[in-house]
Amino acid sequence: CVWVCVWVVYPPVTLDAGKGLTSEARKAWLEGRALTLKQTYCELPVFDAIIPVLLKEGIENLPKHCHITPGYPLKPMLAHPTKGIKEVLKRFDRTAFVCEYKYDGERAQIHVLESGDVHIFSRNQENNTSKYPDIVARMAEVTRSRVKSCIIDSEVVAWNRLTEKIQPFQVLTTRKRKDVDSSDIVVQVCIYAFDLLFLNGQSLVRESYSQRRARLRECFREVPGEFLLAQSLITANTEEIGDFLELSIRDSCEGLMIKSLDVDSSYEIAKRSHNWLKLKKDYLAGVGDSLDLVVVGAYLGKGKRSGSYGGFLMACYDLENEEYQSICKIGTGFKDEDLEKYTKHFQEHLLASPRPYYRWESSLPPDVWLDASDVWEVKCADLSISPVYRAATGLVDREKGISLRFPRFLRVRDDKKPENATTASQIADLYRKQQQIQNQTEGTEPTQENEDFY
DNA sequence: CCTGTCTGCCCC
DNA sequence: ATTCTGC
DNA sequence: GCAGAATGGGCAGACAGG
Repeated sequence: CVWVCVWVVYPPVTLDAGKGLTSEARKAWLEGRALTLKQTYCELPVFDAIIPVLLKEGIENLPKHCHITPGYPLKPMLAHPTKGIKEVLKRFDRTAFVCEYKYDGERAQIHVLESGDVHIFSRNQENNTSKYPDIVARMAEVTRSRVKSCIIDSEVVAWNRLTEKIQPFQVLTTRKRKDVDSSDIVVQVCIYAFDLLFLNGQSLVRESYSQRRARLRECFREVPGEFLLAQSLITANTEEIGDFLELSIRDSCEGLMIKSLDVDSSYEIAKRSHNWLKLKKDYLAGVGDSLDLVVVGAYLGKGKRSGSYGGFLMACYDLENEEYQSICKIGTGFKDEDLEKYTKHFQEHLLASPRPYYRWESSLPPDVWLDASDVWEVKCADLSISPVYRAATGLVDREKGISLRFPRFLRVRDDKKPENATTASQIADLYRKQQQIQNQTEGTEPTQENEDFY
């Protein structure tokens, strides 16, 4: 980034150190310093900590003073989406890897300090400690005595203590966010740990994943419903990976994470911030929920999309009431070229006001209304009960409609007229099917009394 | 006090 | 989150 | 391959107005 470019040669006197080198060598020298600076920032993303040391000591000495410190969040490892098992095997040709469940919750970097204090950080280095007093209290029980300090990488998932099953992400998000009192927690959580980044004063980020996993297993006690290791499978067999992917979905997960075990498997974000792969069913061509929806409105684009539409309001067709019901907006999946093309195209379909047979939430009107004429194929990861969208209202919930999680544009359906778009009834069916898959793994539904108790 | 709307170095 | 694009 | 920049749903909290 710019920040790195500006400071990589600082302080000025060290510029001389690069003099006398060949241009190739000097380039390598600069890149090495850039990596040092970047890695330092990833391990301690605090400008106020880095800049004074940088000015006084220079880049070479930066790691001596600025390094991973329990109590300060570090940048998390991210994952690249993959389109299928073939792509996974291609990337990990002849190198060992592990498949893990991708839990549908919130990333949590859990720090245990030597004092016993616990700090919890989000994926974006936000301090979530006061959001999870239950986790803070729990760490002492799950940490073996040999652990004096540590940093765990994990996913926090909503957990139903009665059914002993994972709950959807939407349940997790209903938790209070700050200054939570342990006594009024309604939604319980289970921690699914998968990595150990720091242990007893030592950084583990330069160790292999095999080694970090081994340490993780030595250092913590699994407690069902409270603290578990992410479900994992080591295999290079396509069929076994496929089965494991299916199993992960049935167990209420989003799919799999795939991680190298030994080769290039360090947790050095500066070297590769997306060093893991993720495999979700909806990434697979021809698999996952795909809907044919009607374009009924558009939003003016911003930034690089100014001058064309940046997004569109989509609707399904309700056969019963002969109306178009809003279901989601779409703003990704388009080629730049497509977006310009559709912007021009829809100029011929502008409406002065919405059709009387359009149903939408008054607080989310598009910038322009469009005549229902075009059908687009849209893909999503999930269907959700929505506070604002109107699709299939009354079919699944008395008053709320259905929307889509992670919607994206796939292609135009020239062969379909708006009345042949996915219907409200079909959307309700898709939603129910999704719930069924959830329930395959669940026990009996809780009674009302027990719901209240837990 | 209720309700609607808007925001978030938000979460995904 | 997903996706596309310029480098 | 990577980083940056468009864009999605939806929640608790904060805020504004009645």
